[in-house]
Amino acid sequence: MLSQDDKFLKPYDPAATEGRIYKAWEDSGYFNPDNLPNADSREPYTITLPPPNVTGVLHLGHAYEDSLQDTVIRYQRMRGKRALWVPGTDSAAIATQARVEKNIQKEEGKSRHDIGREELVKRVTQFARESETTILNQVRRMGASLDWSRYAFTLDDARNKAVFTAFKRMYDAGLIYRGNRIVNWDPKGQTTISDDEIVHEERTAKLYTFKYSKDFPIAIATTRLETKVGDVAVAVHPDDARYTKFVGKTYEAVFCDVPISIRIVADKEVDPEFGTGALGVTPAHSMVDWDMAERHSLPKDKAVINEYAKMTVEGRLSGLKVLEAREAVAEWLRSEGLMEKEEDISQNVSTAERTGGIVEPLPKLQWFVAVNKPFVIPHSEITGIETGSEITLKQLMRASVENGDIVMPQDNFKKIYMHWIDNLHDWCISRQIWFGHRIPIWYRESDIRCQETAPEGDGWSQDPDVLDTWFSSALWTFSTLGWPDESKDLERFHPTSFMSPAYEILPLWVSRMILMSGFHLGQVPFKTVMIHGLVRDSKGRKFSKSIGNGIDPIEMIDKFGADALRMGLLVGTAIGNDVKFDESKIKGYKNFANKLWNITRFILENTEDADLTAELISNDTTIREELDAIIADVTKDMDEYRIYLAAEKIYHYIWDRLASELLEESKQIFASEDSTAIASRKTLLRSLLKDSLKILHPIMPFVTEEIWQSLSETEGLLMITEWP
RNA sequence: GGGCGAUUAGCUCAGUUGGUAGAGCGCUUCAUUUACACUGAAGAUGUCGGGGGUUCGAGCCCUCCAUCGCCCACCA
Repeated sequence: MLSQDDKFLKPYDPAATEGRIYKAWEDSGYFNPDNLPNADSREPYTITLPPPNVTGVLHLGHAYEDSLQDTVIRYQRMRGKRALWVPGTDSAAIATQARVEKNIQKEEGKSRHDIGREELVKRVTQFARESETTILNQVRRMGASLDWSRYAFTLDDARNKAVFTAFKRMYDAGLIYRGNRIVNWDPKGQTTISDDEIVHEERTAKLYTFKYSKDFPIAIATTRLETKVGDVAVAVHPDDARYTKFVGKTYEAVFCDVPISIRIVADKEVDPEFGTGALGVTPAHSMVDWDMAERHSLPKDKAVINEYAKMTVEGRLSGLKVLEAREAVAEWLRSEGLMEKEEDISQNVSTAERTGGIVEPLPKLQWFVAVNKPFVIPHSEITGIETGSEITLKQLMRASVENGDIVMPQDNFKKIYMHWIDNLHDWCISRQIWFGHRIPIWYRESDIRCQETAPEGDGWSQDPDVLDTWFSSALWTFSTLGWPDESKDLERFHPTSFMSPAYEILPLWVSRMILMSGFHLGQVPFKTVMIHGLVRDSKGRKFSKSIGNGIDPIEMIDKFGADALRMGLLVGTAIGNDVKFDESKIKGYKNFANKLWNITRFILENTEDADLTAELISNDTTIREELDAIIADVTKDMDEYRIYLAAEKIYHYIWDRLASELLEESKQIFASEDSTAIASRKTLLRSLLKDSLKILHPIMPFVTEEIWQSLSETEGLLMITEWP
């Protein structure tokens, strides 16, 4: 019966197929675009994999992201492109170090200070390497056609060189500076954290209304009484008639044992409706107050709280924790008769995402990237920005998208991006942790040098901080292609073609890649960015360890096959929206893989002896043209990254049209005596099958490749076969 | 407070530039070894959140309202 393969007598078995097929692809060398037939005449098409964090194992969100990108890169490869998909992993400094520190604390009861910098970095690196292996195997199981020969890790030698070079060039251009600024300090983790790592929690708090002293003319309202010993001014709105007569005056007082000197200033940021319409200005412990102090040339160095969230002032508050101090101040105000009102309000408290500690704004010496400082761009290929013109990083980021060099087909994300750019402040890039790229700055007394290794001579010490992990991630599209060397890869594959990150990291990562690529290369990092949504559980919750609702993609692959998982994640979800994960949907596409398997069986059984050059009769020609129309439609969807629509169309064609109608109809024809019709139908079915396999391959690569290999008339891998 | 979305079948969601409402799952009835039971056939289910507007024509465009969600933001 079946001359070629008895395997079609049994249901399709992904487990017996996928490993073997992946190996065949890998062995072929075609994941590396330089090995593709006629590589040099192909137009490059590049995707950089958003590098997963080496903090553990992959989740379904990664599986979704991998499916999306692999589908695109396979499609482009079949379209004859020099298709490169660059793999890599991210050290995720804070997250990884926190993870390992937690383990050490749990297993050995030691803190990082107990084991020391060198040992901790060693252990974190070891953890990262193990986690990396797990992750890469998971990515392989998904069928991802990544060019493993170009694999990159954010902390490997080549990337270290890129990070140093990037830092140095920006430092020399005056765009990286050290400044004493209010940062988000996490007293629990003993590190600064970026705005993006803050979680706001709604809590009720007491709003106290009081006066500094009996003869102070204005009452002010605050929730943070303990910081008031650090006040240097009271700000009121310039148009507030109640207070204009006081503006410009200075009052002395002793507040809770601490001598203070308060100037009354007028500032339009003050909301006259809130509280008493007067705001106590505490420059050292509030970002807005810091800015205000700058505007009015007020002293900014009056710190009253330290890194451990304890009071540093003399007197009754000395050494108290902030919450204790708050109560002590309230007590004092009541006893002095200065408290006018105490009321409950709801307020958002900033907490650190990683540690849960309450964020304390503190002035600290940190490294920053200046986004509003003009510089002369040495080279630019970006529309609207001339080489040698003076611009700011913010303008560069805006122009890259506004002028169309980067296409963001989703208008809503474009709006979010623009809005974010408009509100952008200087980017704090230093972190007080140990795992990561150490800041390449050396100090000796008042001397500062920016270099990778210690300068000549004694007495140099390196800045203890490491860089924000997004600093190295921001270089990713070009650091993975050999930059800062002028490599062939860089010239050929950059700007990359397509990027598809989750909307969560639009500001964190996407915008910063645009910044870095613009500054260092005068290019955009990618031409099209398609933001995707999150995979959630069936109740719409995010997957998280604390809920325990995580699903390992490998478990799904074992159960239903990688093809089914890919298809199930992609079909019917408009890119950008969240996906509610539904196991029964995945199961449905396992059945689909088997359906295709049985279609093949039927066709092989009936066309074994066929002369595949037989002329099509007119009815069959019509059927053939019908598929051509669908292919054209699918091609358009794929070109415009509407994979979810393409997938659905292919599914329906194969199941409802090819299997349910055409195969049934063919049974009648094969049972007839009409040899012309039979010959024509045999040729038709083989041709429909082959093209169906081709258009399904980017989405369901394993089963289609396996069937392709069983067809006598096909040669080579379906993976590099030309798209119909 | 600022910004961005969502609301379509019982559930989860598609619906591209405005042109007779779609899929999967579930449900009902039938078929019983057929290429495939990981199956086939047939079927039911909708005031497209609500009001108003533009249009020959609106799920889609405009406007108001309701409900839900997300992101950003230390009204102290």
